Amino acid sequence: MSMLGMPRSVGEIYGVLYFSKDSLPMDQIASRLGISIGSASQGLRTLRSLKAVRTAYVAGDRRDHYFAETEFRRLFSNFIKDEIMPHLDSAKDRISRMEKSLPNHSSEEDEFYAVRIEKLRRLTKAGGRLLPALAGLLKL
Amino acid sequence: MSMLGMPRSVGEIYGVLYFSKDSLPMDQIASRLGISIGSASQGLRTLRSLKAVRTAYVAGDRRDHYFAETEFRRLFSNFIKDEIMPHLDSAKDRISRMEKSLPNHSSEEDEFYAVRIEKLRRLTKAGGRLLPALAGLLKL
DNA sequence: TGCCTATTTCATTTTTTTTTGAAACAAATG
DNA sequence: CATTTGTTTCAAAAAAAAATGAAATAGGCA
Repeated sequence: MSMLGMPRSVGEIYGVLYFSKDSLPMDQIASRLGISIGSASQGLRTLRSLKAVRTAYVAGDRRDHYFAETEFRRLFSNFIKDEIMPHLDSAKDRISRMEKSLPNHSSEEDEFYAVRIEKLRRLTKAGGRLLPALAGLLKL
Repeated sequence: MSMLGMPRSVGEIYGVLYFSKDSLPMDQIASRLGISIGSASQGLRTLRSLKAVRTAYVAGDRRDHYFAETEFRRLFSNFIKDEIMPHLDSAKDRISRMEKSLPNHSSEEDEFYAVRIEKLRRLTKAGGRLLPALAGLLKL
């Protein structure tokens, strides 16, 4: 998780749920990890937004019960779609703006910048094609 | 860069070099970015270790002159090899240890843990195959 | 509706990370 | 070989990120 820029506690929460047979209410997650319920609440929100955990209804208990999404392929493709692609999209915009701001009296210097900018464009393009396709290759 | 867990300044240094026609000595990088030379020194060490920058010899100047590695495919494959794969390798060890620590009187509960552990093993295996192959797919 | 419990929010505190700046070190030059 | 210049290291300061805990909110249930 920390490789993905998430706080350690988020990884720990996922870990507890991943290895839990039954779904767990927030207060149990918090007490198992020795963290505050505030922290657990925030961590679970993060995990929900990644669709890495979901809630189950448990009869006779009005607490939300959480369980881990364990299909890594799905987690992965969500992550790419929601966390990576938006960055790539905004990068494309920035690259276009760079290109526009280039003076167009083509000197040797301008040419240098044009090439570097083009390289960035190719990178974002390749990323945009490759990353979404990646989840499909992930045969577990 | 911050997506890769690197400090902002490291990204900025790379940025300056990426868009610099000539290679630059450390003090110029630092003054352009308004950071201390200590910070620049550390950032450049990080970038060197990623092979994202290299030094050039400039006649009559004993300062090191830095320039950016601009072949993203190479950067990418270095990053996977040096930063990701070691994590995957240590993950494999941890998974093996988990498996060993499972009580082997196969109850229904043990079975659950065994399946979850196996899923992790598959994930690391797939990652180990897929990630290094990825750089090859990156046709820019 | 009003109460009770679960959850979220958010200002504050704590912890971690990054930057700084000065001292140590290195290395070329006269 | 002493001096000057460039670089690294590292303790301390600053900044950023995360966790806490209490107050606010929500939402079910009688």
